[in-house]
Amino acid sequence: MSAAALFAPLAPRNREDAARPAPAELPTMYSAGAEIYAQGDRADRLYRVAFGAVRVYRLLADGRRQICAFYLPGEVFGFEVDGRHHFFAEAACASGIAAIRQVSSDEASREHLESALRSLVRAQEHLLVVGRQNALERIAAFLVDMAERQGDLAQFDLPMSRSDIGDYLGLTIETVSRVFSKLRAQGVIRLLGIRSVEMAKPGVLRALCE
Amino acid sequence: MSAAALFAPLAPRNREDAARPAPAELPTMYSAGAEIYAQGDRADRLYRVAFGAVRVYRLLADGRRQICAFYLPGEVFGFEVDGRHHFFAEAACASGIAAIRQVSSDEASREHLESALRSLVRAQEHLLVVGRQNALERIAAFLVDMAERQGDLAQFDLPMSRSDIGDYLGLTIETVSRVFSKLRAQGVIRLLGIRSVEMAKPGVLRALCE
DNA sequence: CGAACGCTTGAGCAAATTCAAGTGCGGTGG
DNA sequence: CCACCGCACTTGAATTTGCTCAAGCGTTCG
Repeated sequence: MSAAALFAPLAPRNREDAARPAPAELPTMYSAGAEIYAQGDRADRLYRVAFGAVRVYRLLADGRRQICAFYLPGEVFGFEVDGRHHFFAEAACASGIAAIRQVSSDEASREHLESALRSLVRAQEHLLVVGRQNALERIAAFLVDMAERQGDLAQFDLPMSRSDIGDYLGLTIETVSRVFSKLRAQGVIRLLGIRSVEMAKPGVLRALCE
Repeated sequence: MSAAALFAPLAPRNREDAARPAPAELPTMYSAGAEIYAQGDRADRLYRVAFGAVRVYRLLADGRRQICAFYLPGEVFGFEVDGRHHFFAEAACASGIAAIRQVSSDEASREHLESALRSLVRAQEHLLVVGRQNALERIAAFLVDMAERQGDLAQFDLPMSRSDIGDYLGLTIETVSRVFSKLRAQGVIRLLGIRSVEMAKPGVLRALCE
């Protein structure tokens, strides 16, 4: 986050600026909320998160939003069908993102297939969380997932707002906040900062996900 | 469904029987509820639905179930990561399913990548329905999707039980039933049979999905 | 210092679930 | 052929979970 702050003034204001410099694997800086691509955009490349976090989402006509996935450092996103993006992608916080030219080498395309399939499994697993778990279980699953994807340490960051978490889990920000408070009151988690969490009782959290 | 009834006595009782005959593209018969593969199974092939319908799902420890996807005739499923299935697949009704040997020809693998990406888009779109729409909107979205995938005719089949629909949409069977009744009472749909629907006012249904 | 924003907390409310009957249909057996 | 049984579905009433609306808090930034 401090690195992000350093780079922030250089961040592109919008997608046009960002689309320009794509020399293979050099990360481009995006400030929090900056658009990476929009639904309907032509798609000709994949992206890899260098640092920060990306939210991929979809909207209903009245503004309701569902975040389908977060992508964290090292992860690849931006798959499309029929050459068009079907979702929006934005930086969830100040982030560095490298464009990957679509190469047709066997090795690279197999790697991309792997990434796409991993996203598919993740999305379908997430469907179970959103479709069948209650608020407490959803938050627990989210925290466990975030921890595992950041090296499975007891302490880790939440590189997104409560509103993003709500829209990812199909909850309101109020419910997210209440569940965080409840878990903190029970000593299951500690909030070191508003976006920094320590899992005090990982066993309890994991049990909640079943 | 009548064809299904004819074949039903030949259907395999379980996965072992079904796994046997896989000469390229000849469909194997599965009776309603028959398992195609289980979570954790080794995966070495894809499947294409010839007729009927397949449900792909996941379970929580206490038995709660989330159906991640239905696959209808012509559609391909069975993608895996790390050579293992991460979900269960069963016939939702009497069905014919052809195994596809994993071929490494460029053309075939690109086709499979396409199928996998289409599943990914579908799963992420479904996340929006389950995470952010109410019961009425979910059923409407489901009906519109089913109609479109069966040729977009006014009249079409629901090749699965209310319980399957509920577990797909993250609702109870009671809520599914109530919403069907409400739509019928409002003249938006007609129920020709318990599993046969006619969209009387497609515009209303589509508007509900936004 | 004040405004804005993101987050938290509380109270009342609404939507969907749970629990409980009841209905209808297909299949089986008398 | 008809009665009965089982199962899937429907309907109703009470309950609960999470949402809406509203106010308050704390930090950041101008």
